Amino acid sequence: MLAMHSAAESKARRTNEANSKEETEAPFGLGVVLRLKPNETLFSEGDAAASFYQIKEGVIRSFRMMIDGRRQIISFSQPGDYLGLEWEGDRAMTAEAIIDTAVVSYPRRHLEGRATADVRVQNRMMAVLFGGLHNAQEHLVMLGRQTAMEKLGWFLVRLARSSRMNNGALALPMNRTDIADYLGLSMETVSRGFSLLTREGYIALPDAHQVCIRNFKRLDALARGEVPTAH
Amino acid sequence: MLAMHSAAESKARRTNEANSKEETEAPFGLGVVLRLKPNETLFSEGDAAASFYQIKEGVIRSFRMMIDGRRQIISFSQPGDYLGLEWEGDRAMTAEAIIDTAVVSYPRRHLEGRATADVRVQNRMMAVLFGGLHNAQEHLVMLGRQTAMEKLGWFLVRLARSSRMNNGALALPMNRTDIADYLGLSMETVSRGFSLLTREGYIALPDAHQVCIRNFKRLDALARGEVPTAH
DNA sequence: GAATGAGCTTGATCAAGGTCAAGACTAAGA
DNA sequence: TCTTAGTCTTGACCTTGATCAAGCTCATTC
Repeated sequence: MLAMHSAAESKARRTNEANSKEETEAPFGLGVVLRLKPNETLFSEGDAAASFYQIKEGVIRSFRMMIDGRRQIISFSQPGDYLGLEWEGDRAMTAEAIIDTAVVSYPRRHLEGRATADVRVQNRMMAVLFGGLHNAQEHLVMLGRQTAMEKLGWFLVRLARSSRMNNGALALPMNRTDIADYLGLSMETVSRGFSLLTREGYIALPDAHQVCIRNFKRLDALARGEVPTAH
Repeated sequence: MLAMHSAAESKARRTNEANSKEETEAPFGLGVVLRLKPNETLFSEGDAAASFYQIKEGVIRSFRMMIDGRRQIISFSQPGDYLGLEWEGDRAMTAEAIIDTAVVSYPRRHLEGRATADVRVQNRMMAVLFGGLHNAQEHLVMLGRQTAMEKLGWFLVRLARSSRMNNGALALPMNRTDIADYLGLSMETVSRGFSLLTREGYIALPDAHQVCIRNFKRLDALARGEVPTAH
């Protein structure tokens, strides 16, 4: 639910990793580690929300589905991100692992009691919530007002900002359908878009699950809607 | 920024209005009332965020703009809703009055100090933030995966749930362009859609700024994507 | 190493919704 | 009452991206 994707948030996350005992384990107490295989479900829409999670390793997709199967992915959560925070009531979405994933699970009430008492927990919680909101707002602009090519640029720029590079290449763990459902496009349009970006020299695709960004500046301009002739 | 639109949130808002001294004035201290004329700006993208607001009367549109003028409206805020809450840094969007509007303005630091101390303020704040997130998530699904007619249904259902009826009719204070920029459509598509909904008996439009919902159930089914032949 | 199948790419076609343009309606003011 | 300007509606046409349909690639299994 509350993935951190913006530049500011991913900075916070890195800080957090640096002194992991201080920040990651302390504020919400001790949690239980869960391991998930690809496509395994962490929780489903409608479940009672008894826990929340922090990703240790891997990637999770969180989404909502319409009765006829149309799916909107709300976030891809990466190591350090929190998800599954609910105020009251049931889960509003489903969360599934994309690759082998490890999460730390905390009981929800574990947080409620501490949040009241500890200012640091409170601030941490606020930062996560505000980060989630900020994120969602950027997502809204993208979905509502960007063209297919701009959406792809936006996606890749975010990915670049939120993940570490692996000798010049970014991992693309999610498949084309996941990307499509995140960006409000069809799978085919995503595929065609990647091909075009490759042809135009924005990126290179060593294989389907790896991207090299060849011209970040131009890609960023595309993402911001500053490239009028983006086919 | 943090409009309440869901059924749950608008219930909270009504409760709040019922005992206004207890809930509205107490939790964030005393604020200053600001009055805005139609199209007047409350704050702009990039401004330093020194205050946050609660709507007393009227309607505010909050939006983000792209460099070339494309606009995405993030929320329409109604009486009781909070907006302009930022964690740190500058405003991420612009807020303008749609009609004559009165807001109560609170200094941001006024909240920070109290939030730490007072559990009720803290809970209130959390409820607002979680409400905003929940809202944004529904907005994402709508923008990413619904057809034009479904979007209009979704909009009208929300409107019906969040506003009081005025002898059988709902006020539609925002113009067609505002609705379009909220739903990720063009003005013309909104207009055509309203005409079609009228012809098909879902709604009636006494005038351009008033709607009567003729068949709520069918409209709700449309909004949920359960009407396959929605032209 | 052939067979299978899942995911990805590409092409051809189609339709939803955008764009451009002309009118209609309404409210405000002269 | 007539004018003017802004908003809304409607029509005609066009573009973007979806859909349908083959192939292709690569990994897995026999």
